[in-house]
Amino acid sequence: MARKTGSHSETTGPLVRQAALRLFAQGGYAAVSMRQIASEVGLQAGALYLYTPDKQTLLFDMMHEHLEELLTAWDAVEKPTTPVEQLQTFTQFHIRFHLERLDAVFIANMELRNLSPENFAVIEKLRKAYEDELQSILAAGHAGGAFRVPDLKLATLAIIAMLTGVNTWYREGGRLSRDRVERIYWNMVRRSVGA
Amino acid sequence: MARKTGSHSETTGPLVRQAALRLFAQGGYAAVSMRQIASEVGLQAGALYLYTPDKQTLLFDMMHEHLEELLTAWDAVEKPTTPVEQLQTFTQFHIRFHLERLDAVFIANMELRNLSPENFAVIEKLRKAYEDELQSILAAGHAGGAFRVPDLKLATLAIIAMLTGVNTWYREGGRLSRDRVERIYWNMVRRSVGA
DNA sequence: TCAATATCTGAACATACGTTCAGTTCAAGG
DNA sequence: CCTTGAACTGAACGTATGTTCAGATATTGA
Repeated sequence: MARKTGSHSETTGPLVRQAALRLFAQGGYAAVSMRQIASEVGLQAGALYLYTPDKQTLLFDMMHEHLEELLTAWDAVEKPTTPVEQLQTFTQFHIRFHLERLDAVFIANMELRNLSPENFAVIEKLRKAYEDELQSILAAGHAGGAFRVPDLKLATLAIIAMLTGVNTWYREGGRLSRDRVERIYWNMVRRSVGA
Repeated sequence: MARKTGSHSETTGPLVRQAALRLFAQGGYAAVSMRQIASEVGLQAGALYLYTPDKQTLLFDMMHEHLEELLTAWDAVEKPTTPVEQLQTFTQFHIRFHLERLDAVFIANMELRNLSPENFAVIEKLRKAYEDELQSILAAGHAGGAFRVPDLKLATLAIIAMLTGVNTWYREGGRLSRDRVERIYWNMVRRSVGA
């Protein structure tokens, strides 16, 4: 196996992280043992510690990388000018990005309480940063009269909850295409803010 | 301590179940030990087995009771005649019921994967039954032209995800009153289905 | 008051956990 | 070919787990 492939600050090897991701998503952080992870990669448990300092770092690194990717990806998206269009862009981006990462999203939502307090603080900050992206779109639309949003924070969280909810039921090859799901959700989101 | 207080079919003692509920919600099923639960009730671990056959049953019983209560409570609600009013009733009911049971809801959403397959099947059925309640309201409204809902199943899940999302941020004594939260959410739900 | 029954303890069982580490294997460079 | 260093094993460490159970304690009814 090859180790630390460079530029990140993560202390975790990518192959190990990938295996742990699948297993954590399936069984939960607390329920998955280092021996299970090792056997998934074809190693003995001891060898894992060449790739991660401990189990907790494994969890933190995958959440951290996920959220960094999320923010970077959103940053790279070309933004339209009007709030309504921006909200549509955000909606489609959110659904698409999250559906491509079922395991990582599941873990990021479910395993927060298994982070050490310091690690939790880091992750929470990144989550907040993403929420703020949506919130500022809603704020702009509210100020310009395009949206009717009685409470910004609440609307932000409500929309994100609704959108992330797709992950609990959508499966590739199911009844609805991803495009169609995106369109329907966009309509619901748009109407929910009165646009 | 008093044991089995009667009419339910649960095999779990209520005091033990209540303590386990708090602890499971806080730390997760897999991360909480029988000894922790026992110490919370002021017993030794062995004594717990007078109140539950095993840890798994503890988890199942609390989920099962929660969902039974949910369905019973919704059953007892007086329903208005029009779909729009019904949707409003459902929205308020859902928020109110769920906010009064933060721990139970958290567990019901997070610990599904820790149920044995047979137990999971039972719980899943009850969840589905509740979703169907909302879905039939949407169906009626769609048929009568009060709602515009391109996909019934999707809209049902989207609305429930949005509503249950309240539990992740609302806390008693926070910035918004529960009444205000209910009103804002109702407006978003109403608009999201085009009513 | 005494026996019967319900409740609970404390220790033990087998098994699993995260982590460490001395020592083996293996690939590459000189 | 031999040396060096990284990659990995396998066993061990201390601790924790869910569950069982013989025996002690408390409560109750006659």
